[in-house]
This record gives sequence, structure tokens and C-alpha cells, in this order.
Amino acid sequence: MAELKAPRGTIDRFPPYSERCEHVIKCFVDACRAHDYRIVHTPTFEDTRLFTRGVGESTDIVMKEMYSFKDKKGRDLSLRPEMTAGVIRALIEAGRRYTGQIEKLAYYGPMFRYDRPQKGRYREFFQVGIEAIGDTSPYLDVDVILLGWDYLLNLGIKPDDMVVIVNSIGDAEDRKTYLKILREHLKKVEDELCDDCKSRLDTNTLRVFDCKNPKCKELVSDAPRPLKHISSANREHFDIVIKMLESFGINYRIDEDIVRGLDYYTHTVFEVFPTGEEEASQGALLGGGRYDGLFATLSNGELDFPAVGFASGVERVLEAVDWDSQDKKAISELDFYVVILGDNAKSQAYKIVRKLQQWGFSADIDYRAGKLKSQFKRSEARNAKSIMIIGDDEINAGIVKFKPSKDKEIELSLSCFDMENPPDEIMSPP
RNA sequence: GUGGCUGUAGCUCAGCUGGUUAGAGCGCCAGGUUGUGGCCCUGGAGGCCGUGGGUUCGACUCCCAUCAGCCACCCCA
Repeated sequence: MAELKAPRGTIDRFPPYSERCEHVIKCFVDACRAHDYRIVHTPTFEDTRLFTRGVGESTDIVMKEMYSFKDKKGRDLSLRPEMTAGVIRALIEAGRRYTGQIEKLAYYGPMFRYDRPQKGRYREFFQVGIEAIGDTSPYLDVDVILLGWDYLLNLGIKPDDMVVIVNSIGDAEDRKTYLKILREHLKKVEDELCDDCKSRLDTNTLRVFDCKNPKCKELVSDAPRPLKHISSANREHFDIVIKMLESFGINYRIDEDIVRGLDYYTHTVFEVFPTGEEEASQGALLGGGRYDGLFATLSNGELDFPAVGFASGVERVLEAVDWDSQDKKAISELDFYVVILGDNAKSQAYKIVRKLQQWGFSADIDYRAGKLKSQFKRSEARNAKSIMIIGDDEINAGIVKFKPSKDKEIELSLSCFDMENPPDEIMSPP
């Protein structure tokens, strides 16, 4: 066993896994293109204060999951645990001013959280996500949800196999009044709550709704819910979101208990689950919501733009995809495997490989040569679509032998050594 | 961060209550077949039994530590 190992919670990605990851990202990018969201890149590490202020001091992410370090000049930096705060910071820093246009941005890349690893949960993981900035319209919330939906559809996940769980937690004002009501309610039963919930009461009150402790569940079950205490304007916003989801035939369910653990969320919050797996701990395919106050928080109130977005964990989504049906799109295929017989065929064979590559095909050649049988076996291992055979006989005759893999009976002789363009036979094999 | 399960060949796993040279299937390589792949037969390579310490005449097996993976929490993607 090697003494040098990948650090805990990190993974090496080899084919075909690596290609499946790329495919998930590609399906995401395709959906972004359809909705006109364009790619943004921001640094993988940022000033630590960006996250303590943006994500929230009392969140688990900031309290115990950040990879924080000092650089050689003593600057406090952290590997990004999520990307929303970074994107907003970048926009503020770029001095963007919005004159009514909407900024629609998409991203993908590695994120870092010092969490205890499990399946679908890594310390370095890939996330894809979007941010739609500059409009309070509920239709933009819907656009964000639909983009996420389309991305999952692109991966071959059936509409009936997914469900959007939605809720609204209102704006900052709603939240302040609601939290007061909720705390008052919980104070009455404080002694009976579990230790976690007792500490949550003051720091992250909303999270009591997520407690799995049966006693807490019971006590919390008749607590007031945020959705019932938001302003009528905000309720109307939420109703439009619901109405639109309904009109598009999206599978959805309102769940008044979902609240999101990052401080910046406001109004609409949502998660998408595989149907029937809404309780699974790492089961959410994506999660997001509105964060209308984040600009103000990160710009000391100088700028104040509304925004909405989602993020999705690539390794988790990967688990929900039916790869038997997707692999032919995901895994890169080799068009030609060139088999050679005898050392003196190598240089001539390589000329054919070059031609194939320049004609736009993928082609590999087995320089180890050796027995035909071994070379054929290697071509199978690589799943090559066709085989070219080049030996002394072929060179003398000025031809190559061409065999499509799927029918071993077929063998054509092609004289393509001097051809400028690919012969018809390989463009449309028999 | 808390609690629990696991760690033997590239992969999936056997290895009984401690006892000689640690096994199987699949895969890989070679030969049967020195120019034609999926089958078959034969042979071969490959393990400090996760790592370090301890108990013992003797440890893959028991104890401790450590590392890693997984599960349930916590939380999130």
C-alpha cells in the first residue's frame, strides 16, 4: 500500500467516473445555454470574512467546516465552501451597476468543506450552480427552478422521478417578526427540547424544524410556520411561483418545514429530490432560493440588488442517473484502433493514424504490437468502433484492412495511403 | 463534531475457537493458434493480511493506537 494517499474525503476520478462527471457538467451547461446563463469563474479561495459575513457566523459551514489558513503575509483566507458569496463579491468589486438588466451567471468547480466524509459527501466536491441577479420578479425564481429541472432532464432523469420541495421564509422584516413568535413558542417548552435544539434556539432558530429527535418533532409540530407569517405581498410572490410550477406540470410539494441553513436566504427556498427519497440525508439533487439581502450585507449597504440561484452537487446527482442509458453519451468512444503486424509496419501505420486524426476521427495505435490476438483484445477493452490492420502484406499492396467491431465477418481493403479525404466506406460503414 | 460497522491479490470475497509454505472467482499476462477479437484448455505474475505497537513459543486471527472507507446523527450540494 502506498504511503502517499489522497487526503481524507477527497477522490481521484478516473474514466469512466471522470467522464460521467464531465457529462453532468455538460448537461448543466446545456441547460444554462437554453436559459441564457453565462459562465463566471471566481477564485477557489477568498478572504475568510467573505464567508463569515455572507454565509453567516452561526452556520455549521462557517463554524466547523471551513478550510481556513493564513498565507505568507498573514492574510486570513478560506477555500470556498460555496460559490454564491464569491460571485456577489466579484460583482460588487467589478463595480457593476444595474440599469435594469438582469445578470444571469452560471458556475461549476470544486468546493471545500471540512465535514465527515460519507458517500455523496466529500471534503472536495464539484458543484454546479447559477445566480440570477437584479430582479425581484417571482418569474425569475421560476426560471431558476426550471433551469435546474431542465439540467436534470438532460441527464435522463424522468419528470415523474423528481419532485421540487418549495417554501417561502419571507423577507428580513417577516423573518424578524416571525422569529420572535417562534422563540416565544419554543421558550415555553425549552426544557423538553434536545441539547442541539436548545442551542439552536438562540443561534439558528429555524433549524429546529429539521431536528430528527422524535420528542422535538412532536414539540415543534404545532409551532407556527414561517409561511403563515409572511406579508401579503410576499405571499403573493410565493403564490405566483407555485402557480407557474403548476402550469408547467412540474412535480412539486410545499413543505413548510424546509428552511435553508445559510443565513442569506429569503423568500422562496427549494430543493429537488428523487421521488420517494425526500428523507435521504444526502438525497437532494439541488437546493437554492432567493437571497435578496446578500448584496447589502457584502457591500456594507452600498448596493442592494435582489438575487436568486441554486447549487447542485455533481457527485450526488451522478448517483441518481441511470448510466446504462447515458453512458453512450458520456463515455468517450474510440473510432479506430490500429493493429500492426511487424516492426516495419509501425511508421506506415502511424501515417494512417495521423490521417484518421486529421479527418476528425479518434485513433489509437498499439506500438507494442505483438500477437494479433492481444491487439484485438486491447481494442475490445477500449471499446473501439473499428479496427484497422496494417502489416507487410498491406503495405506491399498499398492498402489497409478495415473491420467494424460489431461484425467480425466484415473486412474491407481500403487504399487510403494517398487519399486527401476519408473513403466512403469508413464514413458510412456497412 | 458525536455514535457504530469495516479494512486480506487490480476487483468481489473465503480464511473455523490463535498453529506450518494465505486461498477462490473474475481480471491481467503468456502459450495452445509465428496474420484475425467475444468460447475453450494450460501455465504465470501479482499480497510486509491498511499502518504502528503490544500479548504469546507462535498473530491475518486477540488487545491498544492510528489512518482510511462506509452507516446513522449534525449539516449541506
